[in-house]
Amino acid sequence: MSLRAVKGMKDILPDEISKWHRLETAFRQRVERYGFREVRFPIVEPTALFVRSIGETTDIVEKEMYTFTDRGEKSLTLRPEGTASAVRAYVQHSIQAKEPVTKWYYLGPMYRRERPAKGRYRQFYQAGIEVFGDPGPYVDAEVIDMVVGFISSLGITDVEVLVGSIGGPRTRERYRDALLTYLAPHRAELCSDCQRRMDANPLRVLDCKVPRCAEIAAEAPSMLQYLTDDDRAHFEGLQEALTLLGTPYRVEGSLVRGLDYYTRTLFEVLGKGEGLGAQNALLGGGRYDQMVESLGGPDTPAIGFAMGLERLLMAMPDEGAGSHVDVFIVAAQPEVRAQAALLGRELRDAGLRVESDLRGGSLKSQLRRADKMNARIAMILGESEVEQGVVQLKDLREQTQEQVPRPQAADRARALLQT
RNA sequence: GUGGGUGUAGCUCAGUGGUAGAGCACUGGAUUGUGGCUCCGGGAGUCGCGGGUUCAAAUCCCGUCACUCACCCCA
Repeated sequence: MSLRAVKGMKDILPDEISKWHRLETAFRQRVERYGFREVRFPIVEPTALFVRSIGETTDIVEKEMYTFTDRGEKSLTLRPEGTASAVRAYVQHSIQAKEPVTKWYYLGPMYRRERPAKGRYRQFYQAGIEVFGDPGPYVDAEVIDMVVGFISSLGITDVEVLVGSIGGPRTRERYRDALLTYLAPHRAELCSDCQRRMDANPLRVLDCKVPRCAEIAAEAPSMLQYLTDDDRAHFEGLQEALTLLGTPYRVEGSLVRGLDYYTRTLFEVLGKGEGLGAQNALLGGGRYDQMVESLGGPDTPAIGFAMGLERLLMAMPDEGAGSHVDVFIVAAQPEVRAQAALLGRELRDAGLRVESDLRGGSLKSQLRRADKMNARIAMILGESEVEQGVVQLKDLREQTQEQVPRPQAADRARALLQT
């Protein structure tokens, strides 16, 4: 097979799709209860949108974007995440002039050219929300509480919720200086990546897994000690609200996200169950109070998160395979196949999900097919049934069979399906 | 970008120098127009690809491609 789906991208076949539907509808229902409304953005955006919002020195922008030139003119990029598009749309349509607080949700594929692994794909699906116009911290807590409740409603119970704060620009500047002052004497002991990080984005040193770097990072001053009074009040307000809501969480002082646009609140939910592989971050999010303005809009606070749907799917318990067929129609003789098609249309018009095998075949093979499809009911139609205007209605689960006048077949089937 | 693992039937895999296999799936049958269980039968594979060694290669050697897992980073 020489033509395959490209590396890191995969087909989702009908057998898997019901789990996706279950996840997606659960998400929609949950966030709509909180007043969120769906938005859809283009999959392709101007490259500059991501460079300016996500940050020039991030891994995403430096090496993971699918960027191409549109017929020799504009540089376009397949979206690597959703927040940048949301902000662009918010600004472009002057939403701030229409309502003081905006709550949006979205769902769709994202693209990053990384090396694939379990739970990490080049085309992957995210569901996310954004709130514009509310500075928090109570909305921050509500959003975190909402998503934690959502995840648990999926049957995913073994999770850890991390929250942190990186403060606003002033906090970050102060902390950056303090961190560099602390790291400078250790520079030579750090791994080469971290030495590079010191210049590009010192906060990332805190996240390094190289043992010696981790030791040094553990002794580093905590971001939380450098929060300005306002930033500290915000973070404390968040924690009070979370405690009141009963949302379990752990404060993680060194939470660092791979996107530069965050301010103040940061959070992350880690899955701890089996089957997730090494990619156990189910969702990540935070506040980005500067981004709307920096993309040309008015000064507008905002917060959001995005969840990886494949990872949620991996962490979700499996449910028994349902059936996609209510009634399977069996033609007892080849001569009645047209009649079988007609009966099928009658039942479908009545709202039933109906399958049949119009190729014919033996009665036995057609019934076998009905069973394989996990149909609850088989309706058998032969020459004598057609003459008498009836069908044999067989309940495949209860192993019972009755003769029903054809005009009542749909109602009778529906009644059986309720049991 | 770095490292490991694996490529044999649609799927999961066994087969380490001598005729290509199993289970599941698919399909036909076990006397009249009745599924599941059981039994019998059937179709199905350039053994990833290219080269080399050998009388003989799925098996040994070299190369290559693909998939996969981990690191990095993230969702």
